[in-house]
Amino acid sequence: MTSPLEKARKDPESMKARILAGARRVFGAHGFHGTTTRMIANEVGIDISTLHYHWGEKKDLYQAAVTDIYKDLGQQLIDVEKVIHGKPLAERIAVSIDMMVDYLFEHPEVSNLVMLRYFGQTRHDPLIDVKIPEFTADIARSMELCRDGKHVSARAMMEVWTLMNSIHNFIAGESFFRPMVKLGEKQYIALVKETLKFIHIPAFAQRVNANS
Amino acid sequence: MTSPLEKARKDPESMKARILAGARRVFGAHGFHGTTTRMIANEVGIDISTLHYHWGEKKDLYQAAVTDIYKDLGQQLIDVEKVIHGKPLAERIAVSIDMMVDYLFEHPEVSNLVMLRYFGQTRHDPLIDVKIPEFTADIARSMELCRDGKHVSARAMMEVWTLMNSIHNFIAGESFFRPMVKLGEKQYIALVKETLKFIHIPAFAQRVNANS
DNA sequence: ACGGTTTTCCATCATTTGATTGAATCATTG
DNA sequence: CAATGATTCAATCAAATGATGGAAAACCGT
Repeated sequence: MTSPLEKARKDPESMKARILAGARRVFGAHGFHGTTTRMIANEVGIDISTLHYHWGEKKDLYQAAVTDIYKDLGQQLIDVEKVIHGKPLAERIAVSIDMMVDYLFEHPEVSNLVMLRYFGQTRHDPLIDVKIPEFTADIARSMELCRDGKHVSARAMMEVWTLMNSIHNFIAGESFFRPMVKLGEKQYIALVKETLKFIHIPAFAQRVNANS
Repeated sequence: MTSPLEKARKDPESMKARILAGARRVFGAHGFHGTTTRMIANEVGIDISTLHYHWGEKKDLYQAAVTDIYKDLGQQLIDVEKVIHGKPLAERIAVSIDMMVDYLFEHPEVSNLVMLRYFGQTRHDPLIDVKIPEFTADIARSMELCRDGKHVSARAMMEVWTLMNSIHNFIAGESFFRPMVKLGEKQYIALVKETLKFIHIPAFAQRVNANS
């Protein structure tokens, strides 16, 4: 019982999987409207008709790319949760930032696509984005922002988004911000981590201090 | 000695100014590639040839819209600086957040266009964006992140961007985030301000405390 | 009211783009 | 090998899009 998308992910050498990977990169770099099916076909090194043969219309391929990205992101969040489980809050945040920044820098199309999805009004099927509130709730629980495990308050979601978006901002905006600080890639990554920890750890630490 | 853009701003009833205002809205909502000249003409209620008569090609109109947005944003930053000047740091940040959130909510195309400019790779003429490092440096000085007034460190710029982008994220992403927290517009604005203050004030307060 | 200038719009063009068709190629199975 | 089905591509189509030419309309000083 494997969906088409599942199958494409299983064999990364299959044409369908190669197209999906190319679509992730190109859609991530240029957004839905800035991307042509020819750009993706060219990236993969095939004809556009082959692309349409496997994925149907452009919109469907885009949605598959978004779904695929969300799947990867969800897995990464699980991996992070495993590592930080049980540690004190400040360390959890620090490790989460380190791991997420490293991961997203290696897969910049993830941050690009997520940001363009938030800010570009290109949401054909709102059902795709149900993953986002799930992720948000998981992170909120992991950061102990919920009294009970069930209800996640609006305030808790906003705090999670502030943190997550801060990370995405510096990854997706690297080509904009890095030239302005005139740093190499390694140094930029280090500075991103440092700055994000400086900003976000004290915020949540104040709440722990208040409780103790 | 008034540039064409100056003149258009002076008389907001002139056709050229009306087109520019429409272009700001539509480019802000859909980005450069998601916007057609026909969409803008339709928004203004004119023919596309009238649009081209006043502004030349699409790219030129887009650049004019970006320049115009940056100008408004710069003026708003000046207005904020006037109000917060001389106040203690925590209050400066709180008031800045209040004022900027209110302003950007009334002009959402500003945040939209800025975000899409950061994350969409649609930067034909990099010269337009020289305003951004200027704004960043001004804010850094205003937040006393620089030893001398001259040199602004990479770290200081990153801290400023973290704060500014957090604000832009919630404005430009309102159509995405607000339905998820199921709040009305007023309540959403209030929660945005509250959350941003909670996150950002302690970060900079720690440095003040360390110095004293 | 007149002549010239500016502004506006209708019709149209050339190019790009999403998508399809049908022929050729490749793979698989009996 | 032969035959059947799956895959790929060249050629092409229709619609959308950026842009222009030229006629009509509005404007303006005299």
